[in-house]
Amino acid sequence: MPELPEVEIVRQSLLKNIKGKKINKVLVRNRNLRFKLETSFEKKLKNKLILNIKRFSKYLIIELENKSFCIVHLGMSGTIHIVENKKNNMLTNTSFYNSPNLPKKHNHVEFFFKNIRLIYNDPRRFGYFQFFDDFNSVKKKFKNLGPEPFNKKFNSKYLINHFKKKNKSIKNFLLDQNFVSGIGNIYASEILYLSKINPSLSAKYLKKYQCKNIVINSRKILHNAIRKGGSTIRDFKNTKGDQGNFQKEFKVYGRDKQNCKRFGCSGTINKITQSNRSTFLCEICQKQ
DNA sequence: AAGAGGCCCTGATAGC
DNA sequence: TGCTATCAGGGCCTCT
Repeated sequence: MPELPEVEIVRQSLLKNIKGKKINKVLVRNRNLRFKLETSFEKKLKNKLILNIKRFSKYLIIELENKSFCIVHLGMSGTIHIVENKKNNMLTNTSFYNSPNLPKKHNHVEFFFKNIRLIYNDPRRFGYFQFFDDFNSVKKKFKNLGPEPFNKKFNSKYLINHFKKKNKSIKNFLLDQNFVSGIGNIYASEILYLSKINPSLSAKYLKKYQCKNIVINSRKILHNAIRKGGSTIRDFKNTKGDQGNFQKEFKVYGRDKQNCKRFGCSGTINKITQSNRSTFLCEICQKQ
């Protein structure tokens, strides 16, 4: 589900709700995630103060006291829910389970704070938590990931260099987290549409001005998506259970057989498959 | 060795 | 109604 903008929305809300708070209790209901939760997970987080919540790419980085870190990846279907109760002690209160937006199934992990419970839900179990004792181990985990689109390292020169002699299509490059990290299947289609570039084109054929457009439009689309609270296709929700709004602005994603939105273009949106993932494009606007 | 595809998993939806 | 098939926003791993 979540690409960089959706993870950023979650981060902002965690910052507001749990920064500076102490984890009173960790309750694991189901350890089966992409990586099985270690049995010592609860013990490692219990009574730790949350100093900050950062994000790199699609990863949340929860900074804990004593220079330890908890990485969270939401996979395809991971959501974080925050339930507040000012009157009752969350450690004993169970009435919050009746909150209308709170899912009943697949609540894997719960964190208890004073007056707040944080619940991690993940039906498809592609998400995971990982605990690290020091920042070096975190850096090591991320060492192969490419820069985020917002990073100044992600520029046309970088693109040209990377694309040399490569047969891989530009769409697959945008999905390759070791090349650029944070872009997923939705925003890849949107970026290439805005850049008027055919997703199937081998990246090595891209001209410098096209690379510049990809850089500019990647930033533009991701920024806009963050501003609109992310995109909700099926199950993305922010921590309060609200949907995002950027899906209303999609130009191509999910618009198979509908009219191209570009002014003066008579084309229709096509859905094609690249490396087993769907891509949406207008064959007329995106001839090359 | 780059790049495509399978696979992990559940749920929603479509078609019969 | 109830089956079966197909498809999902990610990314690791294997195979060619």
